Amino acid sequence: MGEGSEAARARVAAVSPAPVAADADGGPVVHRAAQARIIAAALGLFARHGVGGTSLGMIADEIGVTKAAVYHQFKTKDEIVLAAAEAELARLRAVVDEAEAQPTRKRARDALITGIVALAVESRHSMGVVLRDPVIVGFFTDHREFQHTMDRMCRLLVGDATTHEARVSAAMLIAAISGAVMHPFVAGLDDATLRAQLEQLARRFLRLPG
Amino acid sequence: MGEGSEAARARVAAVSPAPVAADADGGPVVHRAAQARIIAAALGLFARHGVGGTSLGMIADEIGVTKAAVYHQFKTKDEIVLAAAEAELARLRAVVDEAEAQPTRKRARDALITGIVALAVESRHSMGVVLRDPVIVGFFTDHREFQHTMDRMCRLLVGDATTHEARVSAAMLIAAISGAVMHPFVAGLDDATLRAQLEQLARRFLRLPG
DNA sequence: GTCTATAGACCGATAGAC
DNA sequence: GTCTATCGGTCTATAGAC
Repeated sequence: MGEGSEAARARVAAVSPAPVAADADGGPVVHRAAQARIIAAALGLFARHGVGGTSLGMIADEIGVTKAAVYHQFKTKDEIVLAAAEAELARLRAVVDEAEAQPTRKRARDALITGIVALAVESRHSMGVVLRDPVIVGFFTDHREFQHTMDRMCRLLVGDATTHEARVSAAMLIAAISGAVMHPFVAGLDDATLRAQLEQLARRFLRLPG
Repeated sequence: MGEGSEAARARVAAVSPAPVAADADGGPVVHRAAQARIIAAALGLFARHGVGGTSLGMIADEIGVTKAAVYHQFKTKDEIVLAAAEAELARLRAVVDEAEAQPTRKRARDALITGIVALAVESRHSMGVVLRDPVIVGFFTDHREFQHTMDRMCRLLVGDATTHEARVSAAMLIAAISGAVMHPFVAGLDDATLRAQLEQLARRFLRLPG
C-alpha cells in the first residue's frame, strides 16, 4: 500500500548542473547539487500540474529517489515551493542586474527587454507558468525581494514616472511577454522567430526604435 | 486530481439533456441552479488555490453542503473542472459574439478590446487566473470550442493576416490584458482607471486612435 | 437533494537501518 | 544520502437512509 512501487523507478536524465543562486542584496540562496536537482524537477512538475497538483512522491519519482530522500534535503513541501519560486526569481533578478549595469537608460531598458524575452522563450514549454501559480503568488505577495525586483523592473521600463499609464504599461509589457510565449497563437513558431517578434513588438510598445 | 481520472475525460461530448437555451455557434452550457452554484464556488477556489489545490470538500464547504451533494450534480471532479472552465470560456465567447456583430472591422476590434478589458478587470481579484491554470490549459489544448474562439479573437484583432508578427501581436495583447490586471504594479489602481488605461494602451499597441 | 458513513488510494511527514 | 516502513490525515468516489 501507499508507495509500493518506488523501487522500480526509471531514472530521468539529470538536469541543471549549476548549483548556485546568490545575489547582492537579498541574501545568499545557495543550494547543494541534490537540492538543485529537486528544485529543477519541482519546477517542471509545477508548470505541468500546478503546485497544488504536485506531490512529493511525483518529485521523488522524477529524479529517481524516494520521498524520504527528498525530505532529507527539505523539511517540508513548502520549503521546496519557496526554493523553487526563489530560483525563478533569481533568474529574473540576474537579468535585472545586468540591465542596470548598462551605461545609459535606453540601453538598460533594451537589455531588460532582451533578457526577459530570452527568459520567457527559453522556458516556454516548461516553467514560466510557475510565477503565476496561485500558491506562488501567495508566497510572493509579502516577499520583499520579489517586490524590490519588480520595482527595479518597473523603473527600468518606464523610468521614475509614477503615472497610472506608466505603471499599467509596465505591467502589460511584462504580462505580454511572459504570457504570449505559452499562447496557442504562437505554438507553431520556432524559438528564434518568437524571440525576434517579441523583442520588436515590446520595443514598439515602449515607442523605442526597433 | 491525480492521474487516475481518465473516465471523465471521454465523457465530454455526452453532456446536458438540459433545461434551456443553447448558444448560437457553440455549446449548450446551461446548468441547473445547484450546478451553477457549484461552478461559481469552484471558480473562486480555483483562482485562490489552483485546481490541484482545491478539493471537493472545499467546494462543498463553500456552498454549505456535503461532498455527497456535490457528487449528485457532477460525477467526478474533472467534470466540475471542465464545467467551470467552459463557463469561463462562455463569457469570453459572448464578448467575441458581440464584437463580430459590429458593422465594421474597426468597430469590431474596438468592441473586442473593450469587452476583454472589462472581463479581465471584473475578475481581477477572483477568477481570471483560471484559464491559465496548468490543469485547465491541459483541458483546452484539445478543446475545439476553445480553439475556435481563440481563432475568432485573433481574426478580430489582426484580421486575416497570418504573418508571425500578427500572431505574436495578438498573443501579446491578450496576454497583456489578462495578465496585467493581477500584476502588483497595478494593485493600487481602482477598476475604472485600470480599465481606461488598459483600453488606451491596447489600442495604441494595435496602432488605433485612442 | 441532502445527509451519514465508509472504502481505498494517496498525501505530507517521521523513524531508523544501511 | 538513500532506503524501507509506517503513521495519521485527507482525498476522490460510492452506498444507502431520509
